Amino acid sequence: MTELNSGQLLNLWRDVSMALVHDESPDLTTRQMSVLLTIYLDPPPHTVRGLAAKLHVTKPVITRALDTMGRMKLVARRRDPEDRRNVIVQRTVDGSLYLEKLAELISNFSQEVLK
Amino acid sequence: MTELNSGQLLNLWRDVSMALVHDESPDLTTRQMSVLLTIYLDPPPHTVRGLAAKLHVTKPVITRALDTMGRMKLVARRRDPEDRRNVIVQRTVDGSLYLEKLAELISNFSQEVLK
DNA sequence: ATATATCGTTTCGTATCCGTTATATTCTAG
DNA sequence: CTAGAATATAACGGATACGAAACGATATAT
Repeated sequence: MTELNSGQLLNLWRDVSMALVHDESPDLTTRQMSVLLTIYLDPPPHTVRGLAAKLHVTKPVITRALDTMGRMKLVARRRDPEDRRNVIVQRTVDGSLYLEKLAELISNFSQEVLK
Repeated sequence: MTELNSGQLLNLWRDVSMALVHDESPDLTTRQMSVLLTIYLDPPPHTVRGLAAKLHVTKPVITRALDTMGRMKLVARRRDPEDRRNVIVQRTVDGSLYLEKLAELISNFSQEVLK
């Protein structure tokens, strides 16, 4: 992957977007994708408050994103035993797999776009 | 931009997603983004039927995407004079600008991710 | 202990979106 | 010129998202 120009980058973005649309799982909103990626890329622990602050969105956005992605098994919730007001967001096997596939998708398309 | 690994690609995806969320304009759905990019990256002419076929979605999805993005001035519609059943989708200045900024966004973040 | 602050969720009203199906318009074949 | 096909859109019903505000539960401070 060397030196993708603007056109190639946009092509890449489209290819990946299209792939996400065609995937059987309902596509995540941009907000949800941001939340999911942050949970998996940034070091834990993750709280609702913390995620909302980091992503500059309101707390209900996080709660609802966790609801949706929890149903999809992409993340899990657990109460913080230290401070029971907090919710600790946890990664899951399915979530890791999902992002692994996403990375592979992007990677493959970035190769392809160069041809 | 050389050799982005999986983690870096995902970081890039998150950064751009976050930027899109924070942008004042309401964020497009993944479907809408696919449509918009196809209109600007593939050679014209573009019709509703053609876009639906190319993206493997139903025609109403395209119609509605054009409604929304038309309101946002990102695309324009015009009847095909040759065959008045067809709608020709046209690019706009605002749309070009939007994608130019998106490309720049992706490009900048791809630099940053390497640091 | 009691008031206050913090945290996550719920609720409310609004605005989309999606897929399916039905419809109006336009073209084409016979 | 009329029956049928093709095109885009509208209408319907269900699902979901959003922001703002209100709410319970828990912790903290005085």
